[in-house]
Amino acid sequence: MCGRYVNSRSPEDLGVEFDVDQSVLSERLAPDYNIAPTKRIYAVLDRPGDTPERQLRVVTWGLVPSWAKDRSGAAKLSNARIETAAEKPSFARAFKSRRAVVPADGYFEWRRQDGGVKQPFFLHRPDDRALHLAALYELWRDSTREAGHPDAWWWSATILTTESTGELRDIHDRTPLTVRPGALDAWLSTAPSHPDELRALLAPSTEELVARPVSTLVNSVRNNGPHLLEEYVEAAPTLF
DNA sequence: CCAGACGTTGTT
DNA sequence: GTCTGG
DNA sequence: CCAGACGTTGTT
DNA sequence: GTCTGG
Repeated sequence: MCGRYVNSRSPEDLGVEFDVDQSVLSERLAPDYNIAPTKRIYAVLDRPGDTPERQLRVVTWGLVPSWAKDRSGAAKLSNARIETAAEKPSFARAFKSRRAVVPADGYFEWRRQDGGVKQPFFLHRPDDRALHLAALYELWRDSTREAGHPDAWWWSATILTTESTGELRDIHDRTPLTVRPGALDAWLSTAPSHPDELRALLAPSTEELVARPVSTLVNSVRNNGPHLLEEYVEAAPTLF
């Protein structure tokens, strides 16, 4: 699945990479090597209109459906299964017309070893180019804010997952989906299409990734920095 | 009809 | 065990 | 995803 | 908002 990831890229670099028309940034996010659900993240999306506009935005990780009474359940909706997203009440409307891409350097998975020890891995492209994670976004009206207030609307997103493929299945059986090269416009389109056609635009990220073991320092969200990506090999047992 | 839920993951 | 916070 | 809290009272 | 259960 995808419960912790990395983005070190600047909004300027992301604007170029995704050819956005406008960056609508409530804040500038620093490079983050330990992004967890409920944190602020960058998302690329198309806003509907006469001429749809591609935007880079800051949203919160954990989708809040428009009909939610409050946003307390958001942390649970950090992932959505592609197998069911089109039908689930929480995701159906977003899947129809509010698709997005979340840029990532890579993400972390934990493999449970025999004996209960959990070994974290960093999964990334061999060439370290950005992952274009397939996502959905939603807008929730915060009724405690007056209309026109900058925070009157809460923007949130969820990352789509599917079954892992290839050797990386050994680490984890679920993996985030990425938008296939050349499929960005179709994926971000606000026009509804058949779920099967949309699914064909995506690929399991495990198809293009490699993994390296890292330190359990990443387990705590209080830790951050590029050192979390360094390969960590357990010290060889000392013989007496 | 109204009331109430609406999610994923991992683990057992 | 289960929920919340990051 | 993992880590950390999980409670009330009264006093500072 | 939309579906399920009663």
